[in-house]
Amino acid sequence: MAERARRIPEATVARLPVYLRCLLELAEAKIATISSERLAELAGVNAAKVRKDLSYLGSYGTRGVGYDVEYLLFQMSRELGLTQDWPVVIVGVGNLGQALANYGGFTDRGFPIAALVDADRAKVGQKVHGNVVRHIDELPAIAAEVGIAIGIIATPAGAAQEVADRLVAAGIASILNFAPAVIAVPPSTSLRKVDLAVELQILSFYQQRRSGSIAVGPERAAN
Amino acid sequence: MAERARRIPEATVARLPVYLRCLLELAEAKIATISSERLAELAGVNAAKVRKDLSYLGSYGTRGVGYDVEYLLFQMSRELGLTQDWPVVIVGVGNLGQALANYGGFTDRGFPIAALVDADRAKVGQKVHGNVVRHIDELPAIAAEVGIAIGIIATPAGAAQEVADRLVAAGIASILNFAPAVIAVPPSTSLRKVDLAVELQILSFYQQRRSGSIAVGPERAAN
DNA sequence: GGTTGTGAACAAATTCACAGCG
DNA sequence: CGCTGTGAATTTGTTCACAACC
Repeated sequence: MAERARRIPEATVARLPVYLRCLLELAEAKIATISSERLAELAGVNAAKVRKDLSYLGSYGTRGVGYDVEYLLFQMSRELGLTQDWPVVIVGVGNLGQALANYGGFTDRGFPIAALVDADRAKVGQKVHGNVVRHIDELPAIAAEVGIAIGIIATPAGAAQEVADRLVAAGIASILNFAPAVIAVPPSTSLRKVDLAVELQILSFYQQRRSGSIAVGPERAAN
Repeated sequence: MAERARRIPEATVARLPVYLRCLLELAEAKIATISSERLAELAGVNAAKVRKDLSYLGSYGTRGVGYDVEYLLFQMSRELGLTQDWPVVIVGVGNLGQALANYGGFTDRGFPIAALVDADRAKVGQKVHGNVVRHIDELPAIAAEVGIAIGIIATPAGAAQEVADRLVAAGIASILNFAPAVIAVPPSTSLRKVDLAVELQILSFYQQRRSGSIAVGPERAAN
């Protein structure tokens, strides 16, 4: 069968990392084979969705049996680009930036923190989790030097757009924005955002519906 | 007309907080009126979407003019349940939990941190940003005492499901999960998640596509 | 004139249901 | 028989385009 021109839907891409984590757990538990039904349970979705999602990667299952955990792990890692490291720069060494830097989980998972930068010269030279904080003006040099793939914005909202511009200018094509601000990037740049206040306010909406007036709508839970 | 069978779509609910923030900025800048076009620009979406989204709240605009910033702010705050405080408990006082506790932005925005709890008795009694850490066994008492609305899980993955169960058991109906784990909750509980590793892996996927992987076909991914 | 509010058209995502294969 | 892979049906979300209204 010829290779297809696989365009993987965005919604599917967003779920692959979840499947990946489940598969890692299964592999660790020495489970060799998994059905879509069981994987769906672990991932908190339904089985048809799992099968559709996995089918975008290729036909890696065996009818009547399920998916080989190790093989699927390999294919999925490859698809997600996790067979190589993607060095990360964290911009903004405040509370959040430091917490992110101290959180070990990055480096282990293929996202080594290659640099920390801040605009505040008082913070430059400080050491956080083994990384010396450098000034943001050095960004282009740092990016070129270590081949930064991903920039994490952990600054106050007011600085976020300018930081994004500087990341883009430094040739960094993937940005994860923690600042509570909408930022614009060119279409060639990937942008994801994590917004605390937004999440809490969404919860607030449903909380109110629930505790508020009469008839409450059905509600979604599981991931 | 008899008021409404307004079922606000999930996708819209997720955008309302973004509009809200834009409106707050406009109000601060003493701008009295805003068109859907301009608001769309600020929110990073398109104008038709803004109008559709706002129309679920009611007909609060004026044709030929736009939306009154203050009035829309009020209506939206009400809809989002932000006219009251929703006390929050943070479970897990590690790096992330502490960073969240120290991050001032919560309390100001109507989500006061009413309690910090941890399973580690060595941490109990510690003070973080003015809050004394209490033991997680006290959760039911704390929840009842201060009327906790939202639980934030900032524990390691392994503990997340048990913590979720305990939050639910304590009557907390909204959960924000930072742990890198899928958790199940009853359908009456609202669950949102923030997953660092997932976000990075999504970026990795597109990054890899962009850096033109050698394999498969002469195909260019659009953005 | 300008801008909203909304049906209708379109697109994306989800779910169903079952043929096809091990 | 059991489970995958996938067309078809359905649901959800987005965008268009324009009548209605200020």
